[in-house]
Amino acid sequence: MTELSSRQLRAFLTLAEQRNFTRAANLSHLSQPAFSALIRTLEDALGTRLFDRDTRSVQLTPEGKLFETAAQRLLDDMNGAIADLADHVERRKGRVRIAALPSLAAGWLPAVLAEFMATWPGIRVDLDDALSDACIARVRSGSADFALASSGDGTVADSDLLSRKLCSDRFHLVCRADHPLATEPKLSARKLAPWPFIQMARHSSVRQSLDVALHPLRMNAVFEVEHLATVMGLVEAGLGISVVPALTLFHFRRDTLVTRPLPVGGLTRTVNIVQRREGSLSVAAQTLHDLVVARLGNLNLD
Amino acid sequence: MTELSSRQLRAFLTLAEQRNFTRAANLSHLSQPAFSALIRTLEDALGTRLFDRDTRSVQLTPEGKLFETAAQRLLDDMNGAIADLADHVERRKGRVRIAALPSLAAGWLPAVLAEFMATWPGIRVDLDDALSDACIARVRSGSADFALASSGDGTVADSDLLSRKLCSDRFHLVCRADHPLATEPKLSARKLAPWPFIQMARHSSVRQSLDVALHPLRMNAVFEVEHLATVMGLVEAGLGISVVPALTLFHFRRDTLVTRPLPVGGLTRTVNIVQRREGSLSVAAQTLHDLVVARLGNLNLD
DNA sequence: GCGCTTTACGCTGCGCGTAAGTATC
DNA sequence: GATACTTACGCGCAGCGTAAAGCGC
Repeated sequence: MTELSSRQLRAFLTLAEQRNFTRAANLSHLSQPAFSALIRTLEDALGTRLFDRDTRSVQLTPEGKLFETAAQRLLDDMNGAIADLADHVERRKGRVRIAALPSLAAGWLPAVLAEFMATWPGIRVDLDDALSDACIARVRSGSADFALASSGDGTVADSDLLSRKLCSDRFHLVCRADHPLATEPKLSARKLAPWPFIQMARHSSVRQSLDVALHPLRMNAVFEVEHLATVMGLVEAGLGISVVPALTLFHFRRDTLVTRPLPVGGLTRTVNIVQRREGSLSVAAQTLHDLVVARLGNLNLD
Repeated sequence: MTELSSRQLRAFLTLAEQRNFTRAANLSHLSQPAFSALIRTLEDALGTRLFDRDTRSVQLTPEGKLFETAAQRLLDDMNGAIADLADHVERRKGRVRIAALPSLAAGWLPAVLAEFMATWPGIRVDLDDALSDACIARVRSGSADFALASSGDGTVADSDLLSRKLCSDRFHLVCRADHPLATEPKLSARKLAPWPFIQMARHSSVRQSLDVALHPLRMNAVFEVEHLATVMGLVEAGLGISVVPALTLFHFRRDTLVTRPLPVGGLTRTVNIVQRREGSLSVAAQTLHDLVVARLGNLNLD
């Protein structure tokens, strides 16, 4: 198996261009004999003379001409590959695929993504807003670099996934400003139970984490809807109250509505950042990961 | 400027495939620490980790995956270039462009070319049958590797061309079998002069070398034609005699005709093999060149 | 404790520069 | 004899193998 180095290729091309050992040696920062030996080594490796040299002139043999084309292309490709890799390492190029709960994707993430994309304009970011289980499935299958989800740590603890707590997301009551609970001095989950309640659909992560947080308390559900915007409409119409995580409160910022934090005891959901246990993140993904942690980590929302 | 060697690429790809330093090291015929150092050197050169390794598992980083594709292609291209060069050196591939006088192209060369092409079936041979000056021009311009021509050595002696005598080509009388000269005991140029003579066209190399050989004698020309086949027809019809080099006698091998060598004194033309003084021949061209010299060199024809 | 990678460390030899040799014009 | 490539030769350091040390599991 023939050995070949980029030094040899560069030396060869330099000599092919200069047609003079001394000049080519200087350009290569080598003594002339050392350069001569380098060329000889290459010729020996390839099994043929590449240059005709007498004391007056140096020029490519026909075989040398043949190799010149190939060598030029090889070196260009090599430099291209190196530059491409460097672009990724220096974050001029790249791609990050992130999966996040819809509430995060709509609420907190956009600002972080905007900052990231402004800093690293060459990096493409794919955002997949999916429910918690789907997010985790994406990470597991490799179609997302990491995910922001609210599954309990236990869910993925023993598996191939690594899940770390990013922040707590406190639950808030949302009701009309004229609702008795809007002015109730000491809120508690139990006090909410009698009132007509607008639930999220059973498969939504907000609902699932709420069920866990309230257990064993049951709400007096009068509606069960898919979208938080619908919850907002129903609450505003006076048809009921609801309880949602702080991350989703932007849906409810209206004069007609009141949002009030519920007591801390258990009434929080945890937002986890999930990645594969084996296999590090790409430079781009790690950078976004770190930015997400820096901006959202250890944040006890409202 | 980043250095890269084929060893490094091969080591990288072996490790990417084996995902185990020890196995990859054995496959590379290196000790495991030496192999480890080789990978580390590559990673340092590229400025990034290519493998995630803990003691249990070794696998490509995202950047490593990126480089894997490029490395595979680089190595394939490199091996391709080396193999292509070897094919030329081993004469499995190649091209020879040869220019030769029509008389040589029709007479002696075909057998040599047939031998050459049978021995080296992968080598393409281009034959250009042209007059002497055109042959030499082809060589000078680089559109032929070498030429077989009859120009005097002086013509190209001081130039960029190298002309060496290949063989002598003795002139022969051609006449009808019933012609008085067919049985003339002691032939000489002078004895031919009175008889009606079929000339070749003034620009043909046969004519030019004949003029030189006979000088200052003038023949009694009754026709001046382009092609030797025409000369043959005219002679056979009894319209005259002619004098042609031995190389062309195959045109006149007929029962109705007689061919007789003329005395050696001056009545020969020299066939030269001409190549550029600078720049060696390709392996393929040199091989054909040597075969031509071996088969036709030092041959005093008839 | 076992398996695998990394670190430590002497040693060989490749490849460098200097200097002398050789060939061509 | 001037110029430019090649050979000769001593030397330093890159890179090898052996042996010991980390490090997960």
